[in-house]
Amino acid sequence: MSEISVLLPDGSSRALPVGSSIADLAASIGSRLAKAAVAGTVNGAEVDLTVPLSDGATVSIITADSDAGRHVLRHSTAHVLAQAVLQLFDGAHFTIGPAIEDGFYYDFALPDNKTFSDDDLASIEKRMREIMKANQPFTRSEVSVKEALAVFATQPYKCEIIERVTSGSADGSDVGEVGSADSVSLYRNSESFVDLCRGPHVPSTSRLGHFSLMKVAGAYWRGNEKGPMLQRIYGTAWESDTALKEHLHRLEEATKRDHRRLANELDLLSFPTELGGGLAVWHPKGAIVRKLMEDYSRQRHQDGDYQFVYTPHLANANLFAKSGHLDFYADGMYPPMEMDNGTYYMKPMNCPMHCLIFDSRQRSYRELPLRLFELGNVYRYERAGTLHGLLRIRGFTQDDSHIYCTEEQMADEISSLLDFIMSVLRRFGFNDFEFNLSTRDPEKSVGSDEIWGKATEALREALDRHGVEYKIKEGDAAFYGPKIDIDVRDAIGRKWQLSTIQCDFNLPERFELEYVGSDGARHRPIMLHRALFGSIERFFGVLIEHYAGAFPSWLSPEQVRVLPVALAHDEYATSVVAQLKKAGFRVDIDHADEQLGKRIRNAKTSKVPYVLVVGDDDVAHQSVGVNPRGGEVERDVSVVDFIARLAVEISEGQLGDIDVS
RNA sequence: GCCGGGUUAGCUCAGUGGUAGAGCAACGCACUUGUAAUGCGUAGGUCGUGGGUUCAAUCCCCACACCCGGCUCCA
Repeated sequence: MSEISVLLPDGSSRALPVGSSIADLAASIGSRLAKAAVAGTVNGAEVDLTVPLSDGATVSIITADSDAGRHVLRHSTAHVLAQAVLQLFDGAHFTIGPAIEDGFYYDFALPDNKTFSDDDLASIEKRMREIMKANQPFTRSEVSVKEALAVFATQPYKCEIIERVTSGSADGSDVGEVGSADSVSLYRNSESFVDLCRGPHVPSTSRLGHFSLMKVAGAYWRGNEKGPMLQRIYGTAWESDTALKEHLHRLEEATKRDHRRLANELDLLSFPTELGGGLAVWHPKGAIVRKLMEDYSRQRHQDGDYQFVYTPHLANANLFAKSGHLDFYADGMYPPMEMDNGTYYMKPMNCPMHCLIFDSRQRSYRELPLRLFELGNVYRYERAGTLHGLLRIRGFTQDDSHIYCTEEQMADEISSLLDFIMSVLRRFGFNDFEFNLSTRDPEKSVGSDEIWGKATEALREALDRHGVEYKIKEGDAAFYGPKIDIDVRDAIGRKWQLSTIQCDFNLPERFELEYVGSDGARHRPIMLHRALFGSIERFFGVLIEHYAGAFPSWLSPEQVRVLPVALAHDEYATSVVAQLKKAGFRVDIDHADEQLGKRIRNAKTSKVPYVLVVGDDDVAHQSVGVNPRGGEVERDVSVVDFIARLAVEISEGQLGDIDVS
């Protein structure tokens, strides 16, 4: 047989000479495809382009501009990074270097715990480009464990990986490096550089080059904070210079949206050093937005048959001992205050207090589901290195509710919660949701398997009934029960975890909560913890980034700014302001003591939704010139019309019908 | 908490072993302008805090606080 036949993804088959590789296949189809090909799949398994094909194989070609192709490029670039570092830093040990979203990293241990500087990054990148120019092949081989250990005799981390794989204690990251336990696969670029790897890789280093080293950071070996600290170099790599530039541009755009920067520029809030880390003060403009968020949340909860409660910021330690939080999170709580009559803690959560409200009198099944809601201020001593603007903060406000219900009500309640959450989030411009179901971590949890099983099933049932797709996060649950987390995508496609629904059979047990059923007997309720915003602070931070600081007019601290063209128009401008204020708008005037252009610019950089310019014509016609944020200037709009239009825009933003799907 | 980098005027940032500078903002004066930066002038800083080295420290060293990029953690 001088020919083989392979099956392509479109169902067609193609004849090739015996011994042909995927590269040959690509070339036989077209020169552009051959140029774009970086790897392939044979019968579903990813392989190098150079692998000879067998008769009857199902083959597809992985091109550089696909997710799988970029993954190959990035992983191959990581190998080049490792080679450059080993060449430039005598005695460096290399560990693992996977492809990640948008790029890759590689972890190293330098002799004497040395670290990389920014200058080092520049020289490493230069060396990498030399290696790419040298057109080194990626040559795969499979060797025995013994041979592999000999190859990496001077590389302790590589030996550790090989040994772990062969002893059967490998985890996912190891398999990514090596493959299987029977033999060890290696990729060699040159006499002096070889790395453990499962592959596939590009055929040669010259196929790489659209990359940039981004930053150096510390990282623990195998993610273990008790283990050695390695030096991680992050890079990004793409299929073309255009794609690389676009990525760098996206990063710049994301930086412009940084909520910490915008919160400062727009005078929304600040983190005074004098307060201590992770604690914010809200300035008047930020407070306006916050209040509107809270008002909207309260209105929706009122409509949703929630009952509002208030609880104190402090509690006796006994309460948190009873709830179990002290056992699990004492390190994450502000330190205890010793008082004459006991030990007190700042509250890190509201649930135990809501349980006390439930327990304050006898409850009937007729009251269930009982939904207690509070914008509750909590304090958590987040570790110093973890603080991040509003997204990770030590004092914050949860839009927290605890719902007490019967086992039978649980799935319905969760299901309607999913609707409620999406409906509220849509009002803030989020339309793209992802669901995650987090299951028990046996090491960090309380309660019986039976209870956990029931709770997890209830969440799963609600998700299934809703017909939404969801991912399972194994072992990611809270200590008291499984949860559904809801992620949203923002205006530029970034993912944020916001809402959570947590199922809890344990706190009712610990607090011995009961209700009297229709049968006259006492029963234990089930408790659902849920938050929509998560924390007001965090949600506000995400909103700033989502809107890039340009809040929709219903949320804008300043909705309208009126600019008189000249001093002579000041009186008229003032009357326009008065009319707008009377209509309930948040409006300011910027008097004519600067050039109009300058004042327009100021209003634009403050991201005010509407700038109204008033001059001679407007005085004559009782009109305004409307300059909307991101739109075209419209002259000679009557004040009455403008008020009517803005009123519609704002009321639709606040109260309009909400499309829940 | 760990690794690395940082902290200079309200903001963004230069800079130096001999106690500091720009742009914007603020304030004043002139200009009175029809849609994204008018001109001139004034004022503003014990250079994060506390120690140390030095004749002399904003600069070098140490500690602490806070911030940034990651890691780890996240009820």
